[in-house]
Amino acid sequence: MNQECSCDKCELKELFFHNVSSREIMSLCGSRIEKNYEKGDYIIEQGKTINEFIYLKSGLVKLFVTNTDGKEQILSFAKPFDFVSLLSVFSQNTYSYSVMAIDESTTCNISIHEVKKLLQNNGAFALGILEKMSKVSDAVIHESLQIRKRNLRGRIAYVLLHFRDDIYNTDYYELPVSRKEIAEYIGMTTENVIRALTEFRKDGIIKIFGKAIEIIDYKKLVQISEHG
Amino acid sequence: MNQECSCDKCELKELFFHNVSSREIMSLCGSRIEKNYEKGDYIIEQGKTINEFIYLKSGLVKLFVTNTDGKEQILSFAKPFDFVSLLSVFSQNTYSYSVMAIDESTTCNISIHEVKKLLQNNGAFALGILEKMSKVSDAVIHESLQIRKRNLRGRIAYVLLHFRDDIYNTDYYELPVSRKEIAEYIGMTTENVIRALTEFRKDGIIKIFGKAIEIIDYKKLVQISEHG
DNA sequence: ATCAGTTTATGATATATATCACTTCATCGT
DNA sequence: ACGATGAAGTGATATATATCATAAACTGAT
Repeated sequence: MNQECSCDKCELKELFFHNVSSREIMSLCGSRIEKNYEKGDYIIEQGKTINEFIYLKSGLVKLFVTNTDGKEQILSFAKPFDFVSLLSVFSQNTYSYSVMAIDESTTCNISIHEVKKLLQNNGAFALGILEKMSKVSDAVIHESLQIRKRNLRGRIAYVLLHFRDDIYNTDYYELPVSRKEIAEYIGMTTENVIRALTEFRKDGIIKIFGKAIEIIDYKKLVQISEHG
Repeated sequence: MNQECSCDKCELKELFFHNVSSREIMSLCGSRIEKNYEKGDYIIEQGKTINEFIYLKSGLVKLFVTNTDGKEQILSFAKPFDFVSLLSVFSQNTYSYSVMAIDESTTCNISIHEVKKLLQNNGAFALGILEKMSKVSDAVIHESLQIRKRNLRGRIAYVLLHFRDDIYNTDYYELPVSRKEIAEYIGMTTENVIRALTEFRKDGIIKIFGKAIEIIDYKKLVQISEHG
């Protein structure tokens, strides 16, 4: 799992580590570990102690909570450099949600202790982290509001566009999640997710090949997302 | 509006400013302004430029977004020292939501520029802010998930308990919001909010006197909140 | 004190979504 | 190659929630 330290070239550095000197970057190397995950692997388990500051270098993950009745609620899908650690890392001792790879993924893990030490010694870095964390949680909250204000069809359209515009940037893509997971994300039943997809297919808005989706009428999808 | 600087005694200092020296506190004083708001006053208007770091010293506020169709979605109700500024202050130039006093409120406003300067020079302070911000946005996200997994009755029970347990700490209190605002918070219609309240009253779970609520059967309310 | 507008309230009905039952299809482990 | 398990798909029906209509109570402004 351990890899030679190459933080100098890390994309994350470009994003917000530009305030950290190479000397400081090097000091992080000691505790830095890269990990690989297969689709379906847990990266973070709800309830476990937080020891590391984790971020996603490549792949795709889902953040979710498991309720007392065993049902799962998906908070968001995150792509690289959207913090996997989200916010709780700085305010809690245990994770209040789980993170699972929904595609082959690689994370970079740094001792949370090391990060906190650096934060205390480097205000610019702290501000950078604050900005990044702010963006990420703002996005989660915004997404939640967006979904909440839509009906079934609007939510499905929104999700399809989310994968299209924010993740894959192409009209043809493989859904990285099951219909059930889409249901857990938008807060509706699996059956109704399937029905909505079928409707879109029958209306010629999308084509469906198992998990693969092809968006045929993008404008129509946007319209459904915006006005039901 | 301006008041003599008394940050030394500020409750906020107790919460997370304990890492800031009195000299540094004093340096914030120059740009510090206290403002008073009546119920219904805007504290922050969606779309306006962010110039200040604002926190609530006393009172009660609602955070909400106004959709293109003019409808409002309430993100959360915040009590003192739950940041009014939430997170966007560090990641955006304009507010993506509004904040309105739903009770007489007082805020303390500090130039965002000053706060950022202090963050850069004081890592411990930065970490404190990061912890606080994390808690607040985690809470907003958590609340949203809690509401989403409940049905109408569960949501209403949850809201009544929220005011009971987190805000007023008494079984008899005045709702600081209209039925319409509760609807905007839980994502249901005003009519159904009213109906659910009426049901609870008929079932002897609560008493209603206009905006005043008395919780008669706390355990039952908890049960409805947890199991519909 | 009055009018206008909003909030609370209730009922009838329409609509959206959930639930249940069942089938087919795909996937995984042995 | 096999059965077992879960995923996708569809229909019938039940249930929850929204919508529309209407009225009384309350609130603020003149």
